[in-house]
Parts: sequence; structure tokens; C-alpha cells
Amino acid sequence: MTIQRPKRASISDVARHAGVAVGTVSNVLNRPAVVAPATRERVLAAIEELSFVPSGAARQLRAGTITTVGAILLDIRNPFFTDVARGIEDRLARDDHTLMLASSDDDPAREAKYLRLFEEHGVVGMLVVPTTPDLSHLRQIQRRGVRVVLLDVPSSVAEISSVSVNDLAGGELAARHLLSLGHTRLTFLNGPHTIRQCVDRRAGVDAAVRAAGLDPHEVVTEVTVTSLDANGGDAAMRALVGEAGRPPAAVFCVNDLVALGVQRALRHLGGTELLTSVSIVGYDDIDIAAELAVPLTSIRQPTHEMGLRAADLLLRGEVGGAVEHVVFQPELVVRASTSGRPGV
Amino acid sequence: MTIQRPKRASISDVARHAGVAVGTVSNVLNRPAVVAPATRERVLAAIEELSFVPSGAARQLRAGTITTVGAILLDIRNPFFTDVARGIEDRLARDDHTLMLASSDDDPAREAKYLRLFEEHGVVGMLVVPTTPDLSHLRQIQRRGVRVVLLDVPSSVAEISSVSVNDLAGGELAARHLLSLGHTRLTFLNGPHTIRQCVDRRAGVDAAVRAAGLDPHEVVTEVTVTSLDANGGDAAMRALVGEAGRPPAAVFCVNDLVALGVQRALRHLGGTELLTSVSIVGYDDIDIAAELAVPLTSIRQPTHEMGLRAADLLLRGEVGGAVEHVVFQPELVVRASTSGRPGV
DNA sequence: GTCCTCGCATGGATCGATTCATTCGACGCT
DNA sequence: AGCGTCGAATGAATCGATCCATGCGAGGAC
Repeated sequence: MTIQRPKRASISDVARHAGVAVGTVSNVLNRPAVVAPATRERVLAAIEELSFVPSGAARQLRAGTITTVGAILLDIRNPFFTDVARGIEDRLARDDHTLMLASSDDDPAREAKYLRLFEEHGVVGMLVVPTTPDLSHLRQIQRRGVRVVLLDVPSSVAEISSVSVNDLAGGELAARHLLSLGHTRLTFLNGPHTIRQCVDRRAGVDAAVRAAGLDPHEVVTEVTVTSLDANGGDAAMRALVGEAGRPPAAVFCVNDLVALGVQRALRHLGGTELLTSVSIVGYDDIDIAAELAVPLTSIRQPTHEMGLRAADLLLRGEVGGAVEHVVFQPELVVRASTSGRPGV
Repeated sequence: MTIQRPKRASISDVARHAGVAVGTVSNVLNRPAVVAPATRERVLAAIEELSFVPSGAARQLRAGTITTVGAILLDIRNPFFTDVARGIEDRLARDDHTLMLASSDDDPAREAKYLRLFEEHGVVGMLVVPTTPDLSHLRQIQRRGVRVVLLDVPSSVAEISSVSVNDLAGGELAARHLLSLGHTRLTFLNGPHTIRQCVDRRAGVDAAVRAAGLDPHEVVTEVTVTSLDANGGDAAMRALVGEAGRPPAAVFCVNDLVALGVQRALRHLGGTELLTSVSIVGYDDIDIAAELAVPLTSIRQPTHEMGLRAADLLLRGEVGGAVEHVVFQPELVVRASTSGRPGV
């Protein structure tokens, strides 16, 4: 009663079956032109018959290189990141490379796990949205010959190529918009300051406030959400309303999912009336921002384009080649959550 | 002017550096207990110093097995699938396995590409949402010793384990609900009948109609959308309105993204008034269904649970072991898009 | 007829890990 | 002193591909 474990056919099985040498089979696979047509046919028939699939492990071990790229994103459920992933995939497909996707959930341990997995797998390179400001582990990996491109991280990091959006400008756009509506106090539901984007968006907010001749310390209230998704925004807004008895008049959320949570909390606490009494600005302009009960004003980032460029940098970049930083500009998209609402 | 390609340290480099044999280094890595503490320390120091990362390719080649599982989903941008992916990941993490994600976009060629990539990479198994009803290629892969579990495919397929939701019941729930509101004609924006889910949901719709004593041929109009996302729904609804001059009174959409597109089209064509004049039911109950301008009635599927179970089947399943089919039941979630709307 | 060239096929060396039979040395026991 | 035991380290064989120097036979030039 042996368990019948099917053994994969190897290249030498194929060679034997076709009556040729292993080297010839390898040539059929990799340089068909140098093999005589008759032989080639015979080998291909044998491959077919044994349903032979070459071992990627063996190929990689000997030949060194493969055509896989890894990407580690913060949250696979956030449309912002899946849009970027799509851009990456589109660019890779053009060079017949393939993408392995993973989600770190902003957990450095998970990030490390996947970095290691990808490196052991021998990927050509990785695209990473880092979970920590300390990038020394990524530089290490790069030194070992793996190409690394940072995603969504400002260009202040000198040694590794990156693609990002100007978060300072994004924060500025949002705050300037809210101020222009007449608000004199802003509440910023931000992520932790260990995340660079959050720091930069805050700096942008402050810059806009100062440009309006006001003092950020008096105008801006920053609240740190517990998670960068709808639940985080929901909880934060409930806490705010719980403290003050009423919600802040103007809220800027560090991403659209948080804004979604804020809207949900407001609706649950006081219905549409309460919801429409608050000006809300989100960030990322995900697909559904326009379809919400109260369509969301948001800061749009060129996600697909970012993915394209990032993959492009990675594919074209030599190891140890020139470091390049691409910075895209964000854009304000005004919708009902800050204007044109009934009663405002 | 040679390009300085950093060469990865190998296990024999480590051995030399630590003054031990390669076998000893391997033991430190895999069975630390059998190595004397002093030696172990020395080896670990050498590993650290050379920043040695073992080659997954070599390990896999010799040892045969690794701890990676592949998943091929239809559309990485559809929250339904990313929720499932999250469930998969959670279950895999418990066994220290990791997930490689890919998106086939319902394109058989892309599916084939990733199937091959995963197989060459020597994954333990794969979780696949198949793009075609013909599953012979998957059975082939299975025969070669790779575990395969189907996702979101009904249990009618005998040879491969699967996890799915009862789509017939889902279609029935949706149609029965619309009929109970008094509608006598239903428009079903469905996907192509090459997709099993679409066929089943249609069958469910027909069953509900018949159960109400009506004739499906007279009651149900089926329209095939060009793509299973918001754009597909948008285009289909515009076409319908273009033909008849007004939208159908009751619409059932094969997924929530399509329903989203329908809502968008209606709003653009006739504002909130037109939108609220149509009863709309979606499918999947994605996060944002509740947050839309007109919160969407939908059929909920236990996505996370599906991912968990699928991964569980894969990890526990022996090659050639028992085939198991898990079928979950869907659930109707009623929201404003079919009830409680002002003026209805 | 001899010598070259050229196209095609060959088979051994190699990549970097794991595995296991073997060796080595220290120690305890009689 | 001799023997057996046992823990620890060794190093060669192995996995399945690629790469490359080599072999070989046919055909052309002189």
C-alpha cells in the first residue's frame, strides 16, 4: 500500500524517451534553431507524451536568472494598491515577466517574511511599499544583487530608486480647499508618523494653513487612526463625537477608506443630516469615491501610471545602475462631500 | 570596465568562513539541535557576516518541497476576490506557508501562463478560480503531483476539491426578493454563460420565477455585460435605456461592481430620481455596498470563510487523497436600492 | 585523396543546497 | 589496556536543468 506519488518527468526522461542526449533536449527548449528539424520534432513529441514541465528550480540554479518580480504592498484590499499592482503587471507583461504579489499589512515582520521568500526564490527584483522608515534591510538586499524599487515613498531616500506622489502637495491641496470653504479649524485623521506619507501630508496641511496666514497649532487637530481602513475612520470619528458631543466641521482623511468609515460613523450617529453637516476630504480617489451616498472629495493619485513607471524602472535598471526618483503630482477632485451639498 | 555583479554567498562560502563542512552548515540551518553549541555559534556568526541567504532553488531541487501556495483569481481589483485571498493567507500563515497571488482577468491565456509559472516554481498547490469550464488542464497538473483546489466553482466537478457558494440559491434569493416587491418583469445583467456561476444564478432566477407560478420566458430578460465590472454595468444600462427610452423597473446584477456601474449610468442619465425608480440587486455584498448613494441590496457570500476553507483543504489534502466539496449558502441583505427608498 | 569547414549532437562539469553513510574522538566500563 | 557507545562533524552523492568543449560525418576546395 504505497502512496502513489506521481514523479515529475525530468529532462533526462525526455532525452531517453526521444533517444537523444539531455543537452539536445535543453537546446530544443532554449535554442530551437540549432537543432535539426527532425530531431526537434521527436523531442517535442516526447515532451508532449510525458507531459514534461521543466523544473524552474533547476533552471534557476544553473542559469541564475528568472523572470519573476515580487511586490509587497501595504494592503491588498485597498483599491489604491491593487490599481498600482495592475500597472505593475501591465508593464511586466510587456517583457514577459510575471508578478508575485504579497501584502504586508503594514507589519514589518510580514514584510520581512516576504522579502526573504522573494529573495530565496531568486526574483529579479522587488517593488516594495516599506513599512518602516528604516530601509537598511532593503539596501542590504540590493547589495546582494536584487533590484529594488520603492513605491509610494518620497525621493528623500538616496540609494534606492523610487516612484511616489508628492504627498506634501496632496496635503496642501486638501487643506487649502477646506480653508477656501471658510473653515477655520481642521481635523486631520492621519496614520502614524512612522509612515512617511503621513508625515508629509501633515506638513502639507501646515504649509497651506501658514500660507493662509494662520497658525497650524491653533487650526489643525491631528488624530491618529488605529488602522488605515474604514474601521479606523469609523472608530476615530465615534471617539471625536463622543468627546465633543458633535463632530468637527472639517475633516481631512489620510485615505478614502478612512473617509468611508467616517461617513459611516456619522450616518449611524446622526443620519444624513449629521453627515452632510461635515466637510470631508479623502485621499487616493478610489473608484467608488464618486459613487458614495455623499460623493467624496478626494486627492487623486495616478495609480496605474505609478505602477507602470515603477516596473519600468525595475526592468530597465542595472544593478548598481543609476538611481532614479519619479515624483508624480496629485490632483484635487471636488465632490459633494465638501460642496454642492443640499443645505450648505 | 566589468559590471560588478555582486555574487551571493553560498553555503560553502559560509562553511569555509566558519571552518566547518558544508553539511554542518546545513545542519545548523535545518536541525540546529544536532550541532554542538560552540560550532553553531561560529556558523551563525559566519552567516551573519556574509549576509548569507540560502538559495530556495537549490533547496527545492534537492529537497523537493517548499512552502508556497499559488492562487489565481479572476480579478484582483474585485473586493470579493481580495477578501477570499485574505482568508487564504490567514489559513496559510498558520502553517507557515506563503501565498503567491496572480490575476487571470478571466483570460485563459493568462491563466495558463500563471499555472505554468507556479508549477515550474514547484508550489505545493494552487487555488484556482478557473476561466473555462474545461478543467482538463487542471486535472493534468494535479496528476503531476500538485494539489489543486477550485474556488468559486460548484461541486459538480468530481475529480478536484472545491469550495463554492450555492449560486443557484443566490439567484433564487435575488429573484424571489424582487418578485415579492411586486415586480413582474426582471432584467438580469449577467456574465457570459461560459462562466458556471452565471449559468447557475440564472437557473436560480428561473426557479424562483417558476415557484411564483410565472413563466421565466416572459418574466426574465437577460443581458450579457461586456465586462464583469462597473464599466460593464454602466454600458449595459445605457444600452437598455437607449433602446427602450427608460430603464427596466427591476434589475439583478451578477456582481456588485456591475450594479455600481448601473447606478452610475442611471445617475448620469437621469439623476437621483431615475436611480431611485429602479430596484437593483447586486451580488457579493462587497464592503462598500452599504455606503453607496443608494445603499445596495445584495447577496452576501462568506468570502473570508471560503478562503480559509479552501486553503485548509489544500494544506490537509494528500495528493490523490479524498476529494471534498464545500458549498456555502448565500444570504440576502436588503438595503435601500430595493426598499425604504423615498417615494417608493 | 587530403584537408577544412560546418552543422548537429554529445556528455561531463556545474549551480547550491540536502542527505546519509562514515569517520573521528572522547568517555565509560570491565 | 581494550572495547563499546555515542555525540558531533565530515564529505560525497544527488536533485534537474544549462553551458560548453568535443566529436563526428558530410560536403566543398584544391
